[in-house]
Amino acid sequence: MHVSERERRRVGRPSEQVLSRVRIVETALDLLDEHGEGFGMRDLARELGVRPSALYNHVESKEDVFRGIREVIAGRVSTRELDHEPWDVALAAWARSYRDAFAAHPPSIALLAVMPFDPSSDVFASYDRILGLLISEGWSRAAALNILVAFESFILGSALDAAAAPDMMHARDRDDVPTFTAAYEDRERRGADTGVGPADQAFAAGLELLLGGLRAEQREREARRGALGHDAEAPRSSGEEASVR
Amino acid sequence: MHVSERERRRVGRPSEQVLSRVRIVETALDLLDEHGEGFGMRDLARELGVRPSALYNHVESKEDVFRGIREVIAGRVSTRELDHEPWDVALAAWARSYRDAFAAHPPSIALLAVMPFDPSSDVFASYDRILGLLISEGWSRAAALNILVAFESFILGSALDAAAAPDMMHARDRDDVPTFTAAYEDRERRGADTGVGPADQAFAAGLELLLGGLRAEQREREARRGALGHDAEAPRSSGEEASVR
DNA sequence: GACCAAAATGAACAACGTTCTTTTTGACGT
DNA sequence: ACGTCAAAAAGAACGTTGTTCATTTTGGTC
Repeated sequence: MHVSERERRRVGRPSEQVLSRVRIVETALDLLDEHGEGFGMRDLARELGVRPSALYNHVESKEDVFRGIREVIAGRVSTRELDHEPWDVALAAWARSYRDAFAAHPPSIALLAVMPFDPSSDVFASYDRILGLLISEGWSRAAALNILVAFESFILGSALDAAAAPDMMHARDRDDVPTFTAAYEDRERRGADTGVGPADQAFAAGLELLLGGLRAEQREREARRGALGHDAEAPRSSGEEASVR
Repeated sequence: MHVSERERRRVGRPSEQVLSRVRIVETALDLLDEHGEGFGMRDLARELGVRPSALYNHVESKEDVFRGIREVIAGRVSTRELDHEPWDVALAAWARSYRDAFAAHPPSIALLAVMPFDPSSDVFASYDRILGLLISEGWSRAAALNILVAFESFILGSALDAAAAPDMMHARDRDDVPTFTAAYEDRERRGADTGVGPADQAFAAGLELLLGGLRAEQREREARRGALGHDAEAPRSSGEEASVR
């Protein structure tokens, strides 16, 4: 992977271009995956066989590199299923792909998650299709958007969880939380049996709950419509009816 | 708030102690809230009327300060409701309090969310009670733990969302995502009417979905038990039955 | 009262992101 | 073919950051 031109490059513009924005971003992502702890601009430059200052001819700042990385990762989210499968299956597949794409790069997630999207990003296309899916299933536009954001929050939170240390929740040698300790051991046993890690189990469970909640809302909506005798306009739910509060 | 002893302190141990771990942590949290962008050790020292190196007599590192902060914030999560209210109301109240506590300190969340818990933390006590709640409602121990983690992922993800720039999802001047744009405007209108911000709407919607999913699972479990004719042991759900995949 | 740890100052270090200057190259217009 | 200009690299340096180390003073203890 190393750029192994051993002789140092002379000063001045090289005969053939060494750097490019995509090359920088991809190298940064590689670096992020290999050494867990975040990368530095000097490391990045060394890996590219270049001096740090050269990077700034192609990239505005380190944050800009992160933006590039986020775009690359977001591009790896699979959206094929969104058009073909039934709505709940499609939504689940998208969510899983989304989480996996981010969870594959643990150290970055925390930074990536809080960065605003570039308006030209592809993610908006996916958003658009997911909203269309939900709306065609009876949700209002605003409700659909809230559902989308809720899914995304869960997905990013789950990616964070997957990135965190596996024994983050280990209550070592505490005897005052017996239920927790027993549950922890049960889950570990289950993980050992099925080969499914704790973070994956929790994500699957949460995803199932969200989808179950959506199906319940839909059932209730249809029941209400049936009671009224005919198809009503203006579908409502998810934040509009009285909540638990 | 400023420590306004104007004369500089002489070198050497002072007659009465100036610093303490809690004072450092609390000041750091104040600094974090006031000026949004993360704090520096020099700022922290200045605010405390002290030289930076003095901090290290009470604190191991900056990360240690963050650990302290996280503990303080976690301590502000309300757990009163967990014993008295019905299970779903209790869970919802806990979730809301949890999210609000973290969302109140935007710049920190990203860092706090990925840090492992101190095993002596109070949060384990809350976990224990929540698991007890779910188990008494029929879920298995492992399933309950997965549900708990899923809730936490959603909560932290929502806190991140609340911390992010409010117009993070604004698709400026794009005409290729009409559904998204319309939904965005609908939601903004609703926000203007009800005074509920977008992040709050999404959180409420997601929480409702999760709870709806739990209730649906419980109904299904009871239906199954009814069909079998009598009370069965070994409750199952959330990751055990066939999933959507 | 000697001794030692605790708690402050003050000075310094290494690493980081970044900027500015300099040098060389390629592309374009006349 | 030549001159001009921007692009792309090196190289040097700056300011800031977290942290450490030596020094000085104080409080408690046998």
